[in-house]
Amino acid sequence: MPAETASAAPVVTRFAPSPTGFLHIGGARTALFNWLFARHHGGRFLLRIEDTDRARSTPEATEAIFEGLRWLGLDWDGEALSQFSRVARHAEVAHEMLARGAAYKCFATKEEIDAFREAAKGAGRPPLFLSPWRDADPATHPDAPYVIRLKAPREGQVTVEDKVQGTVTWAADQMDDLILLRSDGTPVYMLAVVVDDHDMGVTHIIRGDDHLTNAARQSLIYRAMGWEIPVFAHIPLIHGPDGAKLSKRHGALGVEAYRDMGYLPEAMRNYLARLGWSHGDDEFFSTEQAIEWFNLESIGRSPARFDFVKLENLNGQHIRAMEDDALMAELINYCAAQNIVIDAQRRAALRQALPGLKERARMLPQLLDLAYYILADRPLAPDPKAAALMDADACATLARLTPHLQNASDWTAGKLEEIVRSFAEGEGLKLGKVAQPLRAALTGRAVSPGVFDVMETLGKAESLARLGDAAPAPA
RNA sequence: GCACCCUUCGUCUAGCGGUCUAGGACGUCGCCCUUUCACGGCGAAAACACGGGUUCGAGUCCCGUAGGGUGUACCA
Repeated sequence: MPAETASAAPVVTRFAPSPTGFLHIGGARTALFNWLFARHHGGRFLLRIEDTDRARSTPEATEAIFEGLRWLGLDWDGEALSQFSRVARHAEVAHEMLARGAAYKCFATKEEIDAFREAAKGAGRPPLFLSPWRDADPATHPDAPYVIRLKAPREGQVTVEDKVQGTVTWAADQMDDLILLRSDGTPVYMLAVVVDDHDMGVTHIIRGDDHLTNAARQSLIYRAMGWEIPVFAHIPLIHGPDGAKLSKRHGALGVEAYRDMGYLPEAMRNYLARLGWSHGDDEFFSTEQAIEWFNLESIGRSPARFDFVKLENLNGQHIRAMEDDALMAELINYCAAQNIVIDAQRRAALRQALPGLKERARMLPQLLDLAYYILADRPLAPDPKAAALMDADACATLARLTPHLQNASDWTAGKLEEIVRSFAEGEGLKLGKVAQPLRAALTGRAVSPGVFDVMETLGKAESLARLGDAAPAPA
């Protein structure tokens, strides 16, 4: 645990998605930042589901968010909190604000408000609704439905101290008297967040900068209740490759889509952390390092574009760096999720060949593709490039090579290389002239790990059988 | 419309007034290594949006302009 935080107040962060869809990449990064910050400080990372919009919230979406976070390895502390379960408390706070004179009952109807806005627009004034009920004598209150509105300051300024955005100030006339409780008595988001964050003891709110203006309005609620305002850190949004807002067309996929494409959670964490945050020139780092290094000060203020190409490169680096057994486990998980079945024997061969395979793959599916020679059944169906390698001359060469292989004293990559090299020398051929057709015959492809390693993995019987398929011994 | 935020190579970024003839990474293009493909190594092209200030000195500070983003709901 970082030493400098030993005596600091416990840090509590939260991720508060609304369950109206999958966990998209922007939300995933927000969650990651909150998680990294909490873990760096040895604090708590909480999860709250903002499900007060009953019409749009679904249990499926909630489960998808859990699943996405789990896949990313972002474990939250305690049980996820349902915001909807706390409506009574939200209403209670609204009424307390009413009692304190920080809020008031507003009887204006939807029509009146619309009319006000139209008129304001026509007159070139800000369209913020100024309720006539703000200072009305309660004695004049009609017996009609009302909303509870916050009594926002009409004069002066509202300032938010933000760890990323700095000091941001708005003129008070930019703030309207926002609704706290709807006319049906249900709380509005703006109130619910503040009450929940306060009650949950959240000390640092890290979220997208689309919430920056909300922070100003929320700070008004904190003040009205006399609550301590948490530290805000509004991080820039992630854009699509074209610089426009993320849409379904590009990056706005659920994280499970990235899992299905064969990205490693470790690589996703690395890439996402690097999007908008930096630690000098470090590009490739482990999650442990990210936790150790993460800070709010090094978060940038400009939006970043999502770049699949760079993610893929990073994924390749993580594949290469990962321990073979750990990578094997990832691969097996991936196969299970994709309904790809690999029998125990092939699994063992795959594990053996992994060191050679992982050097060549940037994505999990690539790894499987590269392992075609292990997974396929005889006789192999050579792809066009492999077929081209095995012309008549090449097959004749292979047929002459076969007996040397049959007589191999032991079937190891080193010994096999020795045999093939001396064979090529004896034939007056460059090694490639023998190795390439050999590769094609054994793997059905023009690309594979080193052929001698391939032969060792396949074993003597299988290798010779495949050689026989491709280049039958002359009768 | 109004408000707020942003603007360094194609992309992610370093830079926190002089060490910047602007560094790294991805991508691109060469070369090397080599049984293929990767990996790895070496090298190249590639950026401070524009205009004014402040300062002995500005990528770094201030003000405009342009462009982009976000917000402006009895949605969250």
